[in-house]
Amino acid sequence: MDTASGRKALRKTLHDRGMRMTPQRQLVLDAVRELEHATPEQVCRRVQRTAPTVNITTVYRTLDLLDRLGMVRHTHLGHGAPSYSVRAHEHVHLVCHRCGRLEQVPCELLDPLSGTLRAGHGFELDASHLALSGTCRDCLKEIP
Amino acid sequence: MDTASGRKALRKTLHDRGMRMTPQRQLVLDAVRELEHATPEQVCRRVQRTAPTVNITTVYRTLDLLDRLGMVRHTHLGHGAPSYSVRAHEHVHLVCHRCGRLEQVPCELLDPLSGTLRAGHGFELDASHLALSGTCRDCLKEIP
DNA sequence: CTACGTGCAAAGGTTTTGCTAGTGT
DNA sequence: ACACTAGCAAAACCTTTGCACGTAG
Repeated sequence: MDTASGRKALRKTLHDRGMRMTPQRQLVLDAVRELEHATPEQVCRRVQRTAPTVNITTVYRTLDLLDRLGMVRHTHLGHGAPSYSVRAHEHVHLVCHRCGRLEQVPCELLDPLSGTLRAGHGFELDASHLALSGTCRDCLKEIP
Repeated sequence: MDTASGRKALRKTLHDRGMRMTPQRQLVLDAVRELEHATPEQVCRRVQRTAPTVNITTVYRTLDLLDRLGMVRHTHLGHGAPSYSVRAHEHVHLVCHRCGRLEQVPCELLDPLSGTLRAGHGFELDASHLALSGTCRDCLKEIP
């Protein structure tokens, strides 16, 4: 989904619930789409390149709104602020706890685990909301 | 490992690095062992039952120290403060993002995934540092 | 007119930092 | 004496809240 169709979908979703399409909401959604894995702070800076007066409060409120509407989603990468992405780009996140590098792998990689948890614990896994932590390829080389 | 042997191991580890065993460090380690999955705030309250003057700053510094020494470990459960446990009690954490319930499952459940990530991405998974998110059995019943 | 959305300022919770004073070796 | 610790206060960081103004329907 590109920027234009994303805006259209947003407008419709908002309208269906008696909410309004505003420049701020368009810009926040655009920023999340363009940046991928952006913190609220980063989204705010991006939005402010176009509309310098937009307040970080509005960014927080809008990200929360878009999240509840299902148009974006946030991932907790461990320390610090959560990271926002558009729904269409869902991955499993691998965070290296040594260098901080973020990798993305397809959600399907977790299908076997997902099945095991569903069968064994009645737990329906949401692969993209939390990251997996470990040590990345490059850091492994440097550890004897 | 019980409290007494935990303290002994701590004393040795600290001594080997020219650091000192202090009442605060003993108490923080004991609290983490007793509480399991405790936030720094909870650890602090527990420690203060015995030693009311211990400052939260000391708790943060001590938890960080014990973490670097490999005696405790913290898990990010998503929102909010991290959760500390002693190393011996390692699990995979499942957090329900609907009701907040925390379940623990054996780390071995992630062995297949761990192998896949190692082979396919050179990524060495650390199963217990981040939680897995999803919907728990009870909440699934309530969603049509 | 009314409900909604925004910006601003302030507060809230959590974690870190700078500094001083105390203590064990 | 010296290095290591602890406590305190303040800062930093991230996020939420209260309120008043503006605007679309």
